[in-house]
Amino acid sequence: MKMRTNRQLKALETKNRLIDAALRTFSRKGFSQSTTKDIAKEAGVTDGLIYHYFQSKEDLLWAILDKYTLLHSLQEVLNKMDNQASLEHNLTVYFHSLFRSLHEQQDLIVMCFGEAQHNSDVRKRLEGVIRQGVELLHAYLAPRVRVATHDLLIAIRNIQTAMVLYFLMTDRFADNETDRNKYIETSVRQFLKVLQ
Amino acid sequence: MKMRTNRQLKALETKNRLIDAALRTFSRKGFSQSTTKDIAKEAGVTDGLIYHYFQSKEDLLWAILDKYTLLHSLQEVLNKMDNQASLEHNLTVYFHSLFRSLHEQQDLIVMCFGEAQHNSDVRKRLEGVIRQGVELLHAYLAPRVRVATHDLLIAIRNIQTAMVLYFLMTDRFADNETDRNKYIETSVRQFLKVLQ
Amino acid sequence: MKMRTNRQLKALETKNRLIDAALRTFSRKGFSQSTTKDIAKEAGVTDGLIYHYFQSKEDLLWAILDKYTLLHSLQEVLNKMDNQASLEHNLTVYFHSLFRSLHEQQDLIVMCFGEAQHNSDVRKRLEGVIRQGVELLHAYLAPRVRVATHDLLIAIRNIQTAMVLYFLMTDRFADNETDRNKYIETSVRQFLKVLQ
Amino acid sequence: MKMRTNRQLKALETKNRLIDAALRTFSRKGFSQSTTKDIAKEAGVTDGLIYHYFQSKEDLLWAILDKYTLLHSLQEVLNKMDNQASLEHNLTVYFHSLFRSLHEQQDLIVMCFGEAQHNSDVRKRLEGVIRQGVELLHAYLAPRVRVATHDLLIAIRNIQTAMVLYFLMTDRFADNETDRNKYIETSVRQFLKVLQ
DNA sequence: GATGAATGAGTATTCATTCAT
DNA sequence: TATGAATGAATACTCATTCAT
Repeated sequence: MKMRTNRQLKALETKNRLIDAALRTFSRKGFSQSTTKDIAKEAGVTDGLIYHYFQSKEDLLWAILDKYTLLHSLQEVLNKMDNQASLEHNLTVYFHSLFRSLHEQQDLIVMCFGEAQHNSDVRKRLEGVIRQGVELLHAYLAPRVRVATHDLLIAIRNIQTAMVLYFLMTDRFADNETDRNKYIETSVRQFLKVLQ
Repeated sequence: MKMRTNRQLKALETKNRLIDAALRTFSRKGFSQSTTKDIAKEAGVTDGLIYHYFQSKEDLLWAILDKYTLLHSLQEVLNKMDNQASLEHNLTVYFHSLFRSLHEQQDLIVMCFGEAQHNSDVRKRLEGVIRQGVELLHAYLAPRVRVATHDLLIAIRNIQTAMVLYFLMTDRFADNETDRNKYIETSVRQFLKVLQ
Repeated sequence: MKMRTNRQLKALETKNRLIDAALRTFSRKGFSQSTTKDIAKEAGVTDGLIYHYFQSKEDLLWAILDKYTLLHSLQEVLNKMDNQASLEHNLTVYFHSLFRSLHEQQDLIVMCFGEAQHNSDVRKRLEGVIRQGVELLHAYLAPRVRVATHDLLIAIRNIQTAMVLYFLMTDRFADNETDRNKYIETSVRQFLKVLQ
Repeated sequence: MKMRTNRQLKALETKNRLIDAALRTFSRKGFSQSTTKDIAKEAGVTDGLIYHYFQSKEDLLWAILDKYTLLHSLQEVLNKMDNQASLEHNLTVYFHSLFRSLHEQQDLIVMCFGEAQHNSDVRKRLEGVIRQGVELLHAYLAPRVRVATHDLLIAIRNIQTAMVLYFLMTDRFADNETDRNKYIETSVRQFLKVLQ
């Protein structure tokens, strides 16, 4: 019984190692330029094993998307917000954790943006995440500002997508955090103007 | 002499047909999933001819980027702006033409965003276009609003990248223009608040 | 353990079959006119398998050269020479085994001579074999004849290269062994005159 | 009429330029690795023109073999031999001009040896040349030495093929002429022993 | 569960050859 | 005579996938 469980655990670990290896590889090279050999090597297993755990290379893609979710940590950040603090302070904290989150899941983000352009399944998934991200912040802001729902949604969507693109094109290649701090500070200030 | 020119013209036309076919194919399937056979078929020529005009498949990518430029039409729109009209009106006109421009060059945009994630050459190119787009609108707005340069640049960057992402993820799949009109109207209104 | 070894043995056998098939094909058609498809077919495997065992078609060429060596059997013949017998007899025996050796490794010889003309790596290899062949016979003859080293080396080189060329151009297409016997007998007689 | 002739002359010149370019290219890369594009470029004409003068790439090979012959100059050398001089001197002169001849027609020789291994037409041609070369020297030597015909033929064949191979493998890559001079001197001395 | 040998369809690229101009 | 655009079959090599062990 114990051995059985042990074995199952080891199997699960191998499966996870494969998913993570696939994510890293897809992120680096893009889905179709990543070979199953690449992934197996990255995971430290032999070629054929992928097909013991997954039906196909594409199946690995779905497994990645099922395993990871971008928004958990952000929800937690919002839950722990200090209601005594100013909105400006809290939004700054929130966007900083958004950037942290993006950094931690850089591979996933990069892969999703790359694939979304010509893979409608990935795109729908990405759309869902964006919508949920908007709803998350909306749920927090709605009771705290006097802005019409429709306007608020668009404002949130715009600031967040702009930030994601800033991350993708600039921030992730930058060494220093000064630029990011300035960027967030300015963006928050401007966002507050919109919320007035 | 005339015959010579005629033949050369026809050759140039074929070359252009190949570039356009490649753009459409890359946009639809992504660069690495597009086969040279696909491209040749799309252009209505045989496989080998690609290599009469281009050194490699990647060479076709550069030829596309060399041929097309996103920002010409936007510059013209800004040049023709009515200085008597309100800023709100002019910005609305400008962003509408941005969307029109994105639609016209949809294939190019989609391809660039898809490739930029794991092709640093394409990414640098895309960065350049984004920067130039920001400078374009900045040159127009700087003398008309009282906002510190750094702030203005970030505001412009944010609104424009948000719009491009809205185009990529939503607008280009939508049938009706109502959503877009509303989106632009709201975004412009919020952008004006930032500029105050 | 045994099963593992069995499988590995089978794999090694396949690899060797590929090397031999490549040798036969290169010899028949020349390196660059031999297709990987030809080789795979000759080996009785599918196209792709070549690249499981070898990095490239050229890699197969090196594998051939690594596997085969022309001179082993000749060394053995020299070792077993009867010191009681006359030099003429022993040389005749030696040259006969040279021809036998050339016949046995006909494919390799033909391929090497064909490729050496425009592949400097192969040429260097062939030069090495020729030099070693000269040294082999020199080591045997030096203590047995009174000829200056330099002269002896040239005499050996000349007789042996002449024989190889006779093999390549004439002998390998001939049916009867009479011509060869006469050729060897005459050549040995003339070689002995040189050694006096 | 004159213009016609002029044009014909120019055409002949172009054809010859193509043959020479093909010889150089075949010699450098081997027949099948030489492309018609290579040859056209080397000749300074456009791709298609080859097929105005020749039926195929192989046709160019035959044109080369038809145009060039190795033995003319050697015949002349033999004709001009000084009958007062010693045999050793005359043979030395002869073999020196053999090497000069080989050098002058290096491209042709290299190409023929490379192709002969897997192209029986070329091989037959090469055999013919070797046989004629043997007969040439035999005609000169027969009345001057007392050796049985069969023996003399083999002696001549051996020394000459050995020299050709020495040229192919060593001499043509050497800078200094000292080695060659020594080689010829020694070989002649040994050859004279055979002729005794 | 894990290995890696084997498959075979697919892919970028090459190249001899043709032909309209 | 000369050009070079166009063809299309061929080729080295890749890679997702299967499967016997």
